[in-house]
Amino acid sequence: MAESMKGLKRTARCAEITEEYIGQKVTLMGWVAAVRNKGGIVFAVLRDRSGTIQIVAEDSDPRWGSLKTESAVAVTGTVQKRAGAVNPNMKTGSIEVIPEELRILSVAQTPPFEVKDGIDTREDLRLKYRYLDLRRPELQRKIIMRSRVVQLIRDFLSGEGFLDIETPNLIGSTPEGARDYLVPSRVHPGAFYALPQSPQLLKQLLMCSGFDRYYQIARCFRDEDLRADRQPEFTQVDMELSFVDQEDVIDVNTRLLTFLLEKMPPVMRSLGFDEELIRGIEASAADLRENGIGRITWQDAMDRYGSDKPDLRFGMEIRDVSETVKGCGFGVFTGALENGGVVRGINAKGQGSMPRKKIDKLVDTAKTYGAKGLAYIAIHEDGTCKSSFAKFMTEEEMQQLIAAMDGQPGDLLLFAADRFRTVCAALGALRLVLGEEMGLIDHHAFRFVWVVDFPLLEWSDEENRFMAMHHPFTMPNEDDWQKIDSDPGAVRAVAYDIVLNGTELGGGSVRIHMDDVQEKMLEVLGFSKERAEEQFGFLLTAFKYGVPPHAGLAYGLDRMIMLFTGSDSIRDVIAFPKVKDASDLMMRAPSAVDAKQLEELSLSIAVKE
RNA sequence: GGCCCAGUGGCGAAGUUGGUUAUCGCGCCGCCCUGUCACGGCGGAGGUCACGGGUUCGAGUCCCGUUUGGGUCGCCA
Repeated sequence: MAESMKGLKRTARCAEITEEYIGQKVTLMGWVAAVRNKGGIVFAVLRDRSGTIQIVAEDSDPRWGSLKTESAVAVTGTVQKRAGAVNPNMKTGSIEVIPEELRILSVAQTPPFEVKDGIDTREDLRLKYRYLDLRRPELQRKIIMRSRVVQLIRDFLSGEGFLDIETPNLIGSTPEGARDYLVPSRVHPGAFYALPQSPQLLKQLLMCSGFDRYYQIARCFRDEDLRADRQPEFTQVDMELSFVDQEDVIDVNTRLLTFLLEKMPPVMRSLGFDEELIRGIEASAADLRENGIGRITWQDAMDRYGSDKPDLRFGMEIRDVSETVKGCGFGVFTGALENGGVVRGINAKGQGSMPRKKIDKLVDTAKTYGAKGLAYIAIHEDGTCKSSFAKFMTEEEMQQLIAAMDGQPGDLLLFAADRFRTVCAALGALRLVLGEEMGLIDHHAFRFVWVVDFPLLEWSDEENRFMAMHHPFTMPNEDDWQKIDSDPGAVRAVAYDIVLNGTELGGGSVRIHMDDVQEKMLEVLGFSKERAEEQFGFLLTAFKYGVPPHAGLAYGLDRMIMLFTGSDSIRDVIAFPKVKDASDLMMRAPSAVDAKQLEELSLSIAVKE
């Protein structure tokens, strides 16, 4: 059935053949993408990772007419100018190969779905046969692009003096933060390694060792629920620098991103990406080259966009109307204010005639983010209003509120009154929903922003204590540090995120290098001396031997590639992704293991009901 | 853990207020076709309607449960 390729050597990939090859003999190897048997003449399409080329078999091997698609074959033949019509949609559309020899290296069964672009096959089936799905050109180019981008990142960072240093994947567990994946130790019964959530502590130690500028394309593991942009294992572009401050990190990373955006378009073009997407990247590259990347403080981002990862592709900013409605007759507003909350709104321009049903859906959206409801004013074209709360307010109060929101005839004003965080979450989410529905988002635009001045701490109702917003080694803002006891929540951190189109691409911080500040920080976080010593002792000790001031940043590579390739999910840019419940549909992992393996690990299983 | 969406030949879909033999496109198989490229023509095979239970004279359709995926909230220092 399967034939040997003995004596044959591939001379080029399919789509690398150009008109310059006309008259030359080539040997191509790839997969049968299509067979069009016209009777006396057979047109076959051969595909490999470069693309496709047409083979025209006439008075040749009779097997050409009955080739099974997706079979792996080798073809030796001569390149010629097309005898028939040129196909302008094909890179090799002006040439074809007249075969002399066909070797069927491996016959394919009929695949469970058609291996071509534009299919709408359920993702679970595609994931079960991921190796076939990955043959499809649209996935091939994404995976290839990922490799190219990684290479560009390495080129840039290497040129900037960064060293690529690997850190271990079997490390100690630190319960702070995300859940760890644990690996049992055979030689230490009852003891476990953890897989790293990030190389954070190790890269800080590398700074202590003097490696100055480090980077790593690091696999990270977090045992948390999945999302379209979250996988249990994912890849970070991780970096750390010594003797630097925030400005140095932002500078080198702004240049890195500019470099990527400038270098990507020709690569993407040769891989056949959507031209509009490429133009968007080119426009963004020009913008970054000229203007750099803008900045917004965390507070500003929350106030104006209701999010610490604002999507700047459109406006519709949130406005605070707490002052305006103070003392009005609407109890929901005044009640929220009395409890220390805020009243804020967004103006959906031109949506004043939105049907009640749609408004109700917006209310439901707000509720999923913890808001108890949503108040609205629909301003009709004739200037009259329909409002859910007009009866509680005087006409004058209504007019003041509308004026505060810059409400014009035809607008829809939506208000949330609650705690600051809840109002931000609800209006931030509504803004995104409305921006999408109203067609305000340019899907080919790339809008970067640095979000700076994050809070150092975040109150956790669940833990009933302050938690580190970034991590416990984040440098507090010097100007705020004296408030660490009186008003810990008001202390800002020297932490920053890079945000693209409403997605957090990466984040980092300046790290604490003074042991007194670090000790105080751990104390505020509720670590006893003993527990701090137990978990981070090696780091705290290292800091006693001459730690340099250092800072760093880590990108989510998968998300970056997702956005750059115009994908909706990081599953599209990961060769073998896992599904929502963190299992692998192809390998059927995770799975039970032999009793013998468990015994070696001194483990027994007690499944909870 | 909560909420929402989906599951109908290999793939994608249609299937009306519950009513005859479950329809269409792609793919697959056979025959024909010497310039096709979303090839075309003729013919054919292929279905536990995700699974289990219930309501009913009768269920792809209604109800309950389960399951497999997707989205999302919580979670993700």
